Amino acid sequence: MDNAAPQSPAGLSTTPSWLLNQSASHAARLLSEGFAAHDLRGYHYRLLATLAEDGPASQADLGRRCAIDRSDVVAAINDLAGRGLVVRAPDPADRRRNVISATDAGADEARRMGATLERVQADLLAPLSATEREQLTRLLTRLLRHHSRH
Amino acid sequence: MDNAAPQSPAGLSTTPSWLLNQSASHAARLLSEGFAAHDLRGYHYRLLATLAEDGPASQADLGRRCAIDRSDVVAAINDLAGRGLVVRAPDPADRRRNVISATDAGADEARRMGATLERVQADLLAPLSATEREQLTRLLTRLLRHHSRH
DNA sequence: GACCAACGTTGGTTCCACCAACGTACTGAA
DNA sequence: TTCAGTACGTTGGTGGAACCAACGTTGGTC
Repeated sequence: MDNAAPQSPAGLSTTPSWLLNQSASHAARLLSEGFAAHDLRGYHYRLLATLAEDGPASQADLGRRCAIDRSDVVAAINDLAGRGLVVRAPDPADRRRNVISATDAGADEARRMGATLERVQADLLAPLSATEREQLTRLLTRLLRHHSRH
Repeated sequence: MDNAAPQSPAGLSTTPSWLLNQSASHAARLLSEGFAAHDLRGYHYRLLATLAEDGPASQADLGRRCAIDRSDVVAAINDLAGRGLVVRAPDPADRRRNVISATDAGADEARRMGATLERVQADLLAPLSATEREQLTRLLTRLLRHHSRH
């Protein structure tokens, strides 16, 4: 990744898992570069965006929705709370839970990061036409849906 | 990833970079589980397969072809050499270089891991028809090719 | 009231990707 | 031919992402 690939590994380059890996790796790099301007990382965005869109939720619930381990949610929410982007409050209805809510600043940051995400998205999909993008989205969605339940 | 996803994050679930990330993550998990039976990891397979298919190469060259940093190639080749799957020899034509070659045992292992890879591949792409698999491969290849030179 | 499940939290581990710096060796231009 | 620049292998880091085990607390159930 430190320079242009001269050629791909012979048989590997047609392997879907290789292509997926490389594409995702590339996307992650672009995304991480973009998010760096906000001094936040992928986990933070997933959580913040989910909170901003779907409203307050418990940490366990956030973890399930964002596909982030409970223990990692703790750390990420700590970061976000430390910046005042999010508030952690005990759930009066269930004293095991914390209710996490995005603050106004958090919602703003979510919007800004969303814009960054869109820009990166456009960058990533530049070589594909609109219908091709939709094709890709559809295929990957099918893949995920098949594997994510059972 | 530790249980079935109840629902995906609202707006995120249509984002190509999210889909790519999740799909690749899933593929990587399957692959890593498969490779664990060989007591080897992704880096090892990339290198071993490239050596077995394309013949001996220098470490820097391997790194470029497999998209692995030079410093990580060192460690992985150390592992492989320690198991007798690969041989490291000084290049008489350029004393900076090492020529890495797969041993017979290495070629065997590459074949076995290749079989594991195919199995995982089939598993991963189970929900897709043959033409859809080809579509996906084509789209991802286009994506990579566009981003990998300049 | 006992049992099991879920929650938040702590403190790990592994893999992957990447970077800086060093000494050695090659290469090309002055 | 010397010298600057580059490539190579190697060491020793960094950080993010994903994951796991265990604990005390709390809720629901039998």
